[in-house]
Amino acid sequence: MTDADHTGTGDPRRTIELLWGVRGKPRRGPKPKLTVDEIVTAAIEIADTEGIGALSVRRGAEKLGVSPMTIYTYIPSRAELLDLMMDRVHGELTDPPESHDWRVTMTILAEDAWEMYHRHPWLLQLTTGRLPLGPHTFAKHERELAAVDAIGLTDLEMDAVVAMVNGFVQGIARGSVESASLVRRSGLTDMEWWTASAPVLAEIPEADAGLFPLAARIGQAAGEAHGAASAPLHTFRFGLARILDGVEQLVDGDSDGSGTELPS
Amino acid sequence: MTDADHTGTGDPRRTIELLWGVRGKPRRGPKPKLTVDEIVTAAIEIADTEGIGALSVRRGAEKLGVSPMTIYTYIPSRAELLDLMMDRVHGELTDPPESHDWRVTMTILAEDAWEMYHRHPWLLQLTTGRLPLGPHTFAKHERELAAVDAIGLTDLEMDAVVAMVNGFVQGIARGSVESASLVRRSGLTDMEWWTASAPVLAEIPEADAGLFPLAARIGQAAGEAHGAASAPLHTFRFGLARILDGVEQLVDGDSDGSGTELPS
DNA sequence: ACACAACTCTGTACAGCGTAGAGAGAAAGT
DNA sequence: ACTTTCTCTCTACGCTGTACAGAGTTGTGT
Repeated sequence: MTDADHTGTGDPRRTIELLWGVRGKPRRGPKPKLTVDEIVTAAIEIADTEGIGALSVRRGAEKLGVSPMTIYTYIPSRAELLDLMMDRVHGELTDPPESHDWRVTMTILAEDAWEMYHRHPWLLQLTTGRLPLGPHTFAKHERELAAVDAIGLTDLEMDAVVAMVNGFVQGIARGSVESASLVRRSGLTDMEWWTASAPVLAEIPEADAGLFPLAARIGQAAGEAHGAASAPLHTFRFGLARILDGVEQLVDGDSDGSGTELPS
Repeated sequence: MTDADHTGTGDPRRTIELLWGVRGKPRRGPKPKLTVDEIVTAAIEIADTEGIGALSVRRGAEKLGVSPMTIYTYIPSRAELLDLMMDRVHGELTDPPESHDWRVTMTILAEDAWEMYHRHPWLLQLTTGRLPLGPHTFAKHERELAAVDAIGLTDLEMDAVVAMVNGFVQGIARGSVESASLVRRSGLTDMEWWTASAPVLAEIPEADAGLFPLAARIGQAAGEAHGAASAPLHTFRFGLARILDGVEQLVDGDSDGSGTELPS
């Protein structure tokens, strides 16, 4: 069910109560064996070590020593569990140290997020049509806005800058994380896979060299410099620096704040 | 199987032959009813209209009037089919008009990709650990490199700039596309969903206002300005302009080419 | 003390998935 | 005509999320 891997569906009230740990239930029947927190913890462990694909309701229940359907006593559906997992790991993020330089603060926040995405590779594989309205997801957003508060941007610009940086970090991190997890799954590094594929490609007349001269040249240069077909960490740091340069220009008023005019 | 939604696994030779349309097979038995191209076309149609989650081997076979296992005569596994679909839709992209201004060219390329991602929302839900080595995927990369060729960047900088822009476009587009498809699936717009959630959130003491003052203020401002909780197209265009500003600075030598120094 | 309501937990069942394996039938090579 | 090679199909396995019904446990109201 690649399609419904995540929520936005489901009763908002129930989801929010779960996210904020509000019970609000009269307590009559037998003592529960588990807590929602235990379930979320177990689920995160499975997803971290075996991949999100291995995280089934049955697998989680097995790990907790209960029958599969027991899980549904605590959580309405798998989608809500993914929401809870997501908000939980965002709790690993902390406030950055005070700094008068907003570039430093933003860089730290971006690096922290980068690392979180790599600790929990499944995060960026979830379908995040709507972010879960949990405390830690909120806190992340608040911190990011605080980093660009009062540096000379309008409210709308603050919003756009934060969204832009997040989009960038997530975009690059997703590639990085998926490439790494593919290496783990397939047992082939990027380089090995490429050297297995290149000769096959060379046999195909249509794919002959000369058709993609730049890709060939730059691919070779990058491969030699980084020892790999791609160097996501380098792209991340390089790109973030360029982006912050662009934002700085906006702050300093050296930019007209618009974009490139497209001929129509 | 969220985990193996895409390839990199599988015999490289076979995959590449499929991508480039090379048969290389002696032809003895009965005439095939189908072609690989027909299968890919049908699969794309299903994914476009019903979502990638609805694209099962059984569903594709049904649409083509054959039994499910017939598909496997043409294609080794579902993962390879996804590769073929991916390369195929990249064929919708074309060379940008000649321009002496690399910013214009890059903007056009980015907008084209943005639109492709929205025409085929499933594209960014695939796990792209390794891009398929097909003709159209290659062509896209070559075009992007050509846009930044000979403007004063080193080979490594060209590589990083292209990767950075792609990461950004994909990151923002993914959010945009998933939000849109969630609206379709849940029948609730972002606004409706938010106005359903906000009162619930307000009932929770821990989530009380004042805890996230900036998120509240900026969220309100953005909501009023865009008529929605998020405005991905605006973020995309705004962000791209900032990024190109940053790249321009690098080209002009106004940047030292490094990033922000983190205190250690 | 007892009945009842509310709750947790579990077993069974259903419709769906990707695809392995065996076998029927068709076309081409000899 | 015989054999080889290929296409296509059927059946089956183990997996998925979860609906539903029922058994057992606890707290409340009388």
